[in-house]
Amino acid sequence: MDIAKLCKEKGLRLTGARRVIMQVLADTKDHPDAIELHRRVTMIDPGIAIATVYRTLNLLQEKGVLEKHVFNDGRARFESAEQAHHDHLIDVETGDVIEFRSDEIERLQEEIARRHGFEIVSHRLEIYVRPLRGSRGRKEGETP
Amino acid sequence: MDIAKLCKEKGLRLTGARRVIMQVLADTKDHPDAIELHRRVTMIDPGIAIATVYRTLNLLQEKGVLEKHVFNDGRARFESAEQAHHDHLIDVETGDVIEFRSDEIERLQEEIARRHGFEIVSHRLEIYVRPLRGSRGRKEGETP
DNA sequence: TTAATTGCAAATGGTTTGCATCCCC
DNA sequence: GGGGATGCAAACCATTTGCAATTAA
Repeated sequence: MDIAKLCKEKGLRLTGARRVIMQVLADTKDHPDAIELHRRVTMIDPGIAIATVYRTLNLLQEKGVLEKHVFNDGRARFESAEQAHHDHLIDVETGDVIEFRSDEIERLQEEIARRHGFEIVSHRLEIYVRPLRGSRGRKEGETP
Repeated sequence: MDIAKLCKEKGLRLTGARRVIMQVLADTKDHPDAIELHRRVTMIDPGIAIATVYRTLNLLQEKGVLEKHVFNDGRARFESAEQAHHDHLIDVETGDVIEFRSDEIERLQEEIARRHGFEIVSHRLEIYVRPLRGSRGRKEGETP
């Protein structure tokens, strides 16, 4: 992602704080909350306030660059809105978040909304799971 | 629901505050947050503190009587765990919450979890929707 | 220049907790 | 009587905001 270009497109000033925050976001593969992001950001520039992290996150969400999720712990987490839509599998024992996508579920949701007289604005599907006894987190495609 | 019996089963004392709070919960058809519940509870007994409402709610959740949901506004909402499982359709324009259930989606979720080497502990599916243009919230079974 | 952005600290809003008192069992 | 339950107020924690100082364009 070209940070300079993105800022220009969205009419945002490319400041030092934003450069750092957006770089951390770009390097992020997991689903950190604002406090964890601030922790990572201050490792690069200790002068950046958490208020700036929140303001940047909210700004990017409003501009459609990020998506905000609130899981059951009540804290907000952010992830890039650019990637293809997906849902989350959350391991309740470790807190790990695994992304997945099911076109069939997507289709069924559309159908349900329509049947009730609505159109979908967005949705969230979170499946809270624990490893199968006798299994060790077998991955997609592996055979039992 | 027999409140006295429920308390005895769960080893809880049947106090005045609990009687009122559980009665309000039993009479509730919508999905109020703790503050709204406290509002309703204090209409019956103005002396009940919001701390007691929170303590009772958390207690009933631990005992498996209630389920806790945190929607995108960050506030916790509670509903009886006894009723059949269902998911939520949330009208973004009015905040209305509509319950629905899709056995097919349930089945697909099981399959996805299993394929990743997990078993499901619980899940949440929330579809944020808006009324279809030209429709007025047509209900299940009605024809266009 | 000058309006947007930031840091700081104080304010918010939902939720939890310490403690003295109260009251079911 | 005694330990669980309650009310109150203070504490918590994530998030937001007012404001003066800073800075990108």
